[in-house]
Amino acid sequence: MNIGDAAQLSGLPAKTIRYYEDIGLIEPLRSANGYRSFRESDLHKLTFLGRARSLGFTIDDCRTLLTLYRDRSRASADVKHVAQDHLACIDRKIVELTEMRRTLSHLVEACAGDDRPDCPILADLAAVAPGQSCVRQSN
Amino acid sequence: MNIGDAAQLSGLPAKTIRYYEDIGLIEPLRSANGYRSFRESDLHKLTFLGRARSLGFTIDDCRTLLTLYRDRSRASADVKHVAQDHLACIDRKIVELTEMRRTLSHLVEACAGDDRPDCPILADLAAVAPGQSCVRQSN
DNA sequence: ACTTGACCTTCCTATGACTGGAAGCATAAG
DNA sequence: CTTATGCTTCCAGTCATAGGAAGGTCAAGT
Repeated sequence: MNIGDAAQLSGLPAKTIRYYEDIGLIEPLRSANGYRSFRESDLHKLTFLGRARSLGFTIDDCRTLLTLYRDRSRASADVKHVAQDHLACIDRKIVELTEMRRTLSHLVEACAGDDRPDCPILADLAAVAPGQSCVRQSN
Repeated sequence: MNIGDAAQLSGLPAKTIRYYEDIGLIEPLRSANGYRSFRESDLHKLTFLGRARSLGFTIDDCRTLLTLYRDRSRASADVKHVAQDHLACIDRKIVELTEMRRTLSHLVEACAGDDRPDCPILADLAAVAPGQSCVRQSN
């Protein structure tokens, strides 16, 4: 199976598949003409990687997860640990984004959005002491 | 005022301030010895940038916002538009992360996390058809 | 005058996870 | 024989910095 088919079936761009080979995540064989030749096991790994990446795991996490996947004597605790760390990371990002969202939506609501120059958004950006918000809300 | 003081007062690393000059966000003067010399207006811009960045605006957004800030004849609608676009971007990210979080937390909960190799997390990563989740939940 | 240490300068490299594109070989169809 | 598609490698770019090397400047202390 050539890279085009592997891309089609795994849902990953060919570029990405080559990159994954570059960094040692997969090791497809080579045909006589130099083309990469993907086995079922390679395809399997690629879909595994695609799924893991879509859940936000880093490439490094993926490497670990692939290794655990191949290791029949793994402890599920090791897998769980990786997933829990990632989950905590996601939670931190959500908190950060939610905080941004809260502040920004207040500012957007307060802005008239007309032809006049007065703008509470710019006022906030400009007037704030480092690290301090001047947006005062009743809640 | 040298870059160290500007960094202290703006809360930005000196490295970042030099970078901002590189990409044309600020234009501090130079002293006879070649050191950057920051005016009040430069410092003002730096805190503006720090605040905008902390709200997640891209550097490109910051450039636009700085221009609008300087422009006394701006329309607040233009500022609001930039902020609303960014808000929509944040919302998309939150949705994406929340979806990841949901799936991942189900998997983590389902994993025993003990010495045995059986692991629903790996099972999900391995068994899924591209783009499809096999985690079935009652909700 | 000399040294130490803190501060400043520029320049180059690295990050993460790709993406785009150029130059060139392989293969299949018409 | 040409054309078109697919494959190869290699190099550069993305975003917003961070790290570090090599060297100039300045104020204080001996």
